[in-house]
Amino acid sequence: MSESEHAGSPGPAGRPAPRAVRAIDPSQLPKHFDATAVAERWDRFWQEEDVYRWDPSRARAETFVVDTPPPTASGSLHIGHVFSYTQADVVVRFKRMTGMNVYYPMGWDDNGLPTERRVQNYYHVRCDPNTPYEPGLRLEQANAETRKKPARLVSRPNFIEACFDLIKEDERAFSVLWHRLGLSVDWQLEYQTIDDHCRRIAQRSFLDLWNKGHVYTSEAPMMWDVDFQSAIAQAEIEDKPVPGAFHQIEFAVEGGDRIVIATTRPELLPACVGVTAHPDDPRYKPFFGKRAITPLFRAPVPIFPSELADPEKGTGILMVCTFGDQTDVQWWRTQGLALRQVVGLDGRLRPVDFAAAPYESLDVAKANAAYAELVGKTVKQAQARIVEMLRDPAGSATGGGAPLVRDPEPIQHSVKFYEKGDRPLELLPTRQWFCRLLDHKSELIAKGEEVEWHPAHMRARFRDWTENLSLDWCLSRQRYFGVPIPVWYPLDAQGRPDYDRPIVAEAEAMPVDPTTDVPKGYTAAQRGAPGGFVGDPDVFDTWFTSSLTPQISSHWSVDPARHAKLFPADVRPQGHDIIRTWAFYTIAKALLHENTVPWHHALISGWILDPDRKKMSKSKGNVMTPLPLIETFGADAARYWAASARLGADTAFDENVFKVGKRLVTKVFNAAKFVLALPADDAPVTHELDRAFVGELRALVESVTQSFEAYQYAHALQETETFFWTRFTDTYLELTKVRARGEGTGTSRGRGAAEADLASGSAIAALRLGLSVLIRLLAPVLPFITEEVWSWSFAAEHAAAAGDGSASRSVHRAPWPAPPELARVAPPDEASSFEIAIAALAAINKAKADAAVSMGREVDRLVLQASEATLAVFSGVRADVLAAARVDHCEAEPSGTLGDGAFAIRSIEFAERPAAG
RNA sequence: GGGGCGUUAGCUCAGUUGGUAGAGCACCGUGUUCACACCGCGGGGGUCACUGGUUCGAGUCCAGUACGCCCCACCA
Repeated sequence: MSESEHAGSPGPAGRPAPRAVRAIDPSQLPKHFDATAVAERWDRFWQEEDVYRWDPSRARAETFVVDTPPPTASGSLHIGHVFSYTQADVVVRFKRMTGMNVYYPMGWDDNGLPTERRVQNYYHVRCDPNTPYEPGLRLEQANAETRKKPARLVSRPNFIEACFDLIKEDERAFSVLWHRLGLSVDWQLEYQTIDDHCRRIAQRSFLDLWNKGHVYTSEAPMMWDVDFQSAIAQAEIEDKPVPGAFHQIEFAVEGGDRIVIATTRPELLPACVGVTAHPDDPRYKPFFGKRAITPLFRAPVPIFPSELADPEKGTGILMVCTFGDQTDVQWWRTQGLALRQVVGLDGRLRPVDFAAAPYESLDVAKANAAYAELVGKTVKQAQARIVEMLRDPAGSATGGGAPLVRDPEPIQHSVKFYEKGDRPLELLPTRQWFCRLLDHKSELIAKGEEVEWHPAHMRARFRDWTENLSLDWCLSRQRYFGVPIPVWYPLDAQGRPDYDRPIVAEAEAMPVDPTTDVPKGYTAAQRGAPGGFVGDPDVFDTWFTSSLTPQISSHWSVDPARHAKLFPADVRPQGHDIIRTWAFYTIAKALLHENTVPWHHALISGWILDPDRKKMSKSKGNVMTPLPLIETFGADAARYWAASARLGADTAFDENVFKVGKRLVTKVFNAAKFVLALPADDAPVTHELDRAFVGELRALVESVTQSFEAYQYAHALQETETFFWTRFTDTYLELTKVRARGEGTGTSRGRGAAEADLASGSAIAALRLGLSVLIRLLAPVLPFITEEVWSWSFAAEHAAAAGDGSASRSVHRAPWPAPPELARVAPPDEASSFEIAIAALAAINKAKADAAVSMGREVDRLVLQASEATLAVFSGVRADVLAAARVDHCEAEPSGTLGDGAFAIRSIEFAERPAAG
């Protein structure tokens, strides 16, 4: 709506000369505010006007860098996204209005397991590197029918293409939400963690770590997900309670004795390499140094003492397998035990021959026959089968009864899972790349201390995790849709890779794909040939790339000038659930690369809980999709809800808060419509009540600004909202309505027209100032309604004031309200004028309510009581109060009993009610 | 077992450095053509989880207890 300029509007007679006045014509505005209708228009305006554009030419000191979380695009849209991204956006919008040059990118974390898993499910396919590439292959979404068949095997390039196809869709869905929500990101800074730029940065990160000696490759037992067939890092492990059972199994001891071990994993019996008990346990002391014979497989294994064995658990003696758990790994290492791996990478028992080392048996034929029953079975199937076999006395190693000495005793125990996996992790020896972190614990902790965490107690989570770290970071994943590890291995004369002399790609060549690119000094023909080379087939853990988001933004290793300007970043917004991963790895990278923090502030948002205070999750089926809520209540209302919760506070979902937000939006719309329709003519703010109001406004601005500076946006919103309702619309606006319209009743009637005109101008100027300030204070939370209202009049005024056309028309680039702007208005004669006026009006309104008459009912005669001091202040605002309360005649009586600021109504006489019609 | 957070009105939550308990919603009453029924005004409603301590004074500080949530460790 354009502002209507008109001169000489009908005013009081006797006006000296027609003055130029500005006012909007409210009849041209819609009767009700429709949030959905304006959302798209303003989003387009912001994009076209480059309102959120980062200016690379401005200095670091004026720049505010946001390390935006790149959402996992393959994850489903969740109301929690609205919650946390809005909280960051509110902070960002405040910074932008204070004049900062904001760097606010949006990336999509599309590389990695979640995308692969989604592709696998969506198309019902599996990647098979041995399948030949099919150019132009178009996959269809799987239906109930095709899902019954085994998953289709597709080549690695086809699989990767399918990933790219699907993430395009997913990223569009997120993008729509972000626009709809009004996130003020600079869309020119959009990236994908799988794109060339990110791959280059990630590979150069690896190169830098390699050059500094921070990464190494080694073959060791690692947590392995048998479904995804990949190693998993400590940070991705989650404990889940699952039902299991204790099995008591009898072993023979050389020399004729017998022992009974307890285990939850009988299927690992063929992988048994030792037996151990506590050194002081009298039951087992005699056996140390002897060998035990396993049932079924008749393998002799050493019995050794270990402090780690707990006499209280099970039977006090246990079998050591390769590998049941982390302690097994420890015993295997310290005792120099054999490596008898029976679980394969696919989670099934692999073929082994007990005639050949490292396997061993006193009765090879029997052992192989027993194992033949298990081979090819999943761990779970093998467990069921072996329990049956253990019930058979034929399997006994002691020559006695069945090896299973009693029925399995069901228990509930927690087992390690990949956080996104469905089956328990296995510990399998594989070759992996690692980053040294254990050597840097104290430095990591120190960097964590350097970061300012909001809320502060989140620092403890980082410290606790870092202190308890027990493994180096496993960087490699045996997956496909990720950043390739930029390494080849030379092949010796027999064609065996030399893992001790990896060939790391050169910085200039990055990004490389070692499965197709050729290392310097070799030819393509030498791939796989003796004396040639082989590419590392693995990709990086996705965190290896996403831990570089600050460097991805700053173009580390690519553009030093830009890097210096954008790194370290100012803020990292993120959830508390990924402190141990994203925050931790990002801090680690910044430490190892440049010995610095990656950002100065970590803004940790809480979770959305369902109304029963349970965490929302897909598996519980209690997730809420955000778009319907935004359609119902409007984006501003959704943002109001998100901005009402403090950083770090887990918050129960409450639709009522959306309603309150929507109500606020409507009120802003209506109040603005009213204020801006009053004819404004640049009159000074001179009236006592107006100056008192501006004084309150100034205190509000100072307090709200302070809150925002401390990232306490929820507090700032609360204060602003309270002021808006209780100090602006319900009070100041009501108190000045009559005077602003140039009407006036009661005692103000006798004035000269010019004086009335001036008084009216003062009220209008203060109302507009109040509105302008409040709009701007609310703009970070309510970008749509504030932009709408701002456009009616203030946008043009600001542009005109700037003169050179440099001022943006957007409220989101308008200057944040500051004391100097308000200092142009002189302070009131009495600091309490505003409070006294409100108290007097409230007292009269209460008298009306008690008498059950309309607030608008005219009062013929009123006797008001208050203390002497209060009445003295009251005299300065009396005309406004009486006009607002529609009092024709008022007598003020001093009271000795009322405290300062209190009013009492001694008598009130209402005018005759005007005839209806 | 170690650590973190929380417990304030029926609900969702504020309560700065200790100084007479707050808001919104809901509820009850009431009014309302004059920016706004997506409204106004008024009202009821709390032993601040519990027990001790410090203090003239504790929702606030200290110690402990209970309950809830989360993280870590252990999980033969």
